[in-house]
Amino acid sequence: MLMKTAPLYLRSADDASHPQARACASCAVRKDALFGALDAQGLERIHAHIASPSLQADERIFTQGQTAAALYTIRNGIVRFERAASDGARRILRLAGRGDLIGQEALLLQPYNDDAVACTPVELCRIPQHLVQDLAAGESAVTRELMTRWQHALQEATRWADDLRSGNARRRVLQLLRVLSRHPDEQDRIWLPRREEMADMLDLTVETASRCVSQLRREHVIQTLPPRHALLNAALLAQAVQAADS
Amino acid sequence: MLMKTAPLYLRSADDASHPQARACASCAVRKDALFGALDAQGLERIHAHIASPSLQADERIFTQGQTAAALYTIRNGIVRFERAASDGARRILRLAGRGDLIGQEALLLQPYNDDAVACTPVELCRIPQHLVQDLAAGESAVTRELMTRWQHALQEATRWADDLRSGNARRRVLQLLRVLSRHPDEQDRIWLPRREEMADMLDLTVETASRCVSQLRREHVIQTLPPRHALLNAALLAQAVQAADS
DNA sequence: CGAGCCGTTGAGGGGATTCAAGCTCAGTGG
DNA sequence: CCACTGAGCTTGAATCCCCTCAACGGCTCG
Repeated sequence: MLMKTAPLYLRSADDASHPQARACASCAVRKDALFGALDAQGLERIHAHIASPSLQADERIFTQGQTAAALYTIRNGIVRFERAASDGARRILRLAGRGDLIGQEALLLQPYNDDAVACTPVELCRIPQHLVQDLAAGESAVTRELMTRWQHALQEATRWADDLRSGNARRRVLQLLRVLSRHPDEQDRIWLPRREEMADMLDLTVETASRCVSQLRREHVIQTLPPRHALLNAALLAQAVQAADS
Repeated sequence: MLMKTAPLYLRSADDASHPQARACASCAVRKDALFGALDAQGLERIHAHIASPSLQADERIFTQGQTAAALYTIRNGIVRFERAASDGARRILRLAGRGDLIGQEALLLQPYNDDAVACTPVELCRIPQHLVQDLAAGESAVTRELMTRWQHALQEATRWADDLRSGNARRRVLQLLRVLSRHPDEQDRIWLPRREEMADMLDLTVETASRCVSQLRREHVIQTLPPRHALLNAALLAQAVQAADS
């Protein structure tokens, strides 16, 4: 692509027409960040809309469930994603650091999935959602579908850590049954993993998994139908899940 | 958009010019799947390259580290993502079911991150990587960067479940230190979370987290520098991590 | 200097693991 | 037809790791 002027990042900072252009051009993480691939013309179009907020430790960037208006690149510092369990306990689901993009769900017009909170003093680059949509205006429907699926995979992976790797054995088995109940077969039976598979999903031993399933069978929450199938009592399951993490 | 012929999915199955076109047009999950948004012309371009493999339970779809040549939509059945720990233990990281897209890393020319194995009999739609790249040919560099970051977030979330939510308390704390060591400050110190934060990351109690940190301090793996900072002995840390999960 | 937060350490109890044995069930071959 | 086998599931008993409850010390800050 031919450019009439030198790329913005090659100009000296003080030629730039807009104050934020200087900030963007001299940004230490620009080459690693979302807009690293953008040329000078692209950068010119966006810098007026970008802000560079700084936060102190324990300040919140966004909140779970909030309508997502912007995504952020982390220029410096560490951010944690957390979520409040129904019993009030907090679960920290992952960290993000310099160069990472957070709040991508904004692009899909979804609410934020978790709280994002600064662990250390943090410097951000705030990118309004509409800006990326404009830049990606030429994108095909397939591209958008792809992003939606990527986000879905991310949510599932997060849910796995949150639901199946937290709490005691009984709670984990119950949560697994809840996940499996979303994939019923034609006769409304669920696929019930081998005890060894359950163990590897929940980070338990085979014996503990077996003991939990047996207990739930005695409570009529589940009825096992060998081989590797089962019927769930949805009401009792919901009740047991509720009781287990409150 | 004007179309010269009726949309493919409205024609009766036997007018379709290519056998796979019938399969695609009548696919039960088409409206939920990646190419659901595609019009008749798009579908015409791709169906010749799509295959619909069926697998039995415990057959493998792809393998961790393999060069990713294709991505897959799950038309039926349940698929597990798993990974072998260095001690030979298996960790199941998440499940995917009907309508889910798996192996997206293929689009970014990355190797597959985990093994994907059929849990039940599975029907897939195999989409060669080059096909999506062609369809998304008009995509901007920013779009590609976005996908890369989405994949990065997915990997981090998966790693979190794998490393920080598995094994005993000592192993989890060591893995956390390993993660934190990737975000050093200017003086090569790491940010060391409060014990309460560590507990919420690792699903432990404050006391257990404190005991582990104290123990590692006695072993000279870590030197705490209040407030909330520390120096790591990289060699001892690597050795301790190695010992903890072998 | 007392209050409160944070980290540490101890003692006791409980839940998960470990080790072991017995069970069901499908497949095999006498 | 039925003993034999092996894989998977279940249950018991002992052990161990982590949790719970508690007390205490260092530190900051009003």
